[in-house]
Amino acid sequence: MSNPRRKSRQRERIFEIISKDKTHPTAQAVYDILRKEMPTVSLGNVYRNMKILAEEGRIECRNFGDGIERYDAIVGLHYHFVCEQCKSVTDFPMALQSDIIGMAKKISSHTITGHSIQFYGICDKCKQK
Amino acid sequence: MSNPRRKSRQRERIFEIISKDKTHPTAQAVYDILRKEMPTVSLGNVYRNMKILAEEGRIECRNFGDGIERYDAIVGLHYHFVCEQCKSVTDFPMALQSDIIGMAKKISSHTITGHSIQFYGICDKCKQK
DNA sequence: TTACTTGCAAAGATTTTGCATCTGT
DNA sequence: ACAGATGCAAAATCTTTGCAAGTAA
Repeated sequence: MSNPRRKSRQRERIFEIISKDKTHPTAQAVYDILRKEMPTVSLGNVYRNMKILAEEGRIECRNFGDGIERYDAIVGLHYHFVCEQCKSVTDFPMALQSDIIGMAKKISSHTITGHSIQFYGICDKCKQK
Repeated sequence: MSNPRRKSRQRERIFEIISKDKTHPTAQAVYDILRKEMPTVSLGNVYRNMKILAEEGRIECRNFGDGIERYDAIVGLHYHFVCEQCKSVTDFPMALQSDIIGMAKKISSHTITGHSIQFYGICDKCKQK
């Protein structure tokens, strides 16, 4: 049995960092930021807390193809753009394609509960170079 | 400078396995199959060859959220279904959503060259249990 | 006090790489 | 013979875990 979670300054701060960060940071990136203000934090514990936050449904864990887990605050379903040059991941401001889910449910016998869309290409920053 | 690639029975066989396998196998899965007929193959070399095949554009490397790279023969753009229970990945028979790319190009200043869509849920097999 | 949290280090898991040997051309 | 391909083992990366000490309630 697990008791209700205790409040932890570290975990709350991790949640804040992920919420405010628009780059969908990796555990390492969160650790680098956190370490500046809490020099004794351990990377292992950042992983642990990010997993807990994901279990609690406060953040989401995603993977955009480079084999490294990234985290995203929950702000409703949205899509992503992945730059193939600098590997950055940003939100993509396209409206929810709800018709796609409907279409998918019609043509498949699997139970479909969600979907995700990614766009790939070269981001503005990389184009300038 | 790199010379033209030599033919390698192992690499060709790996390509064949990935082409015929509908489960989008991981390197380990390909290795397990290959080892039965070529007992001396090394996992490291399977990784090496899959990377080469991907560089040559003969297969594609994908990641469906569990942190393990999976490989897919190139058979044109198509979408995928990921079972959240058994983690299997199967092709999803939905027609290409070309209007999505057009829409995406209109609303973003990034250069968009591709997209991918995944559906999530519970597959038929898992539902039977 | 009790049980969750943390830091640290060790262990796991996946993937890459160095090197000597083998092999296709 | 030459340069790519292979097997092996070691290393590199990313992530998880055990444990003793710390801390919120």
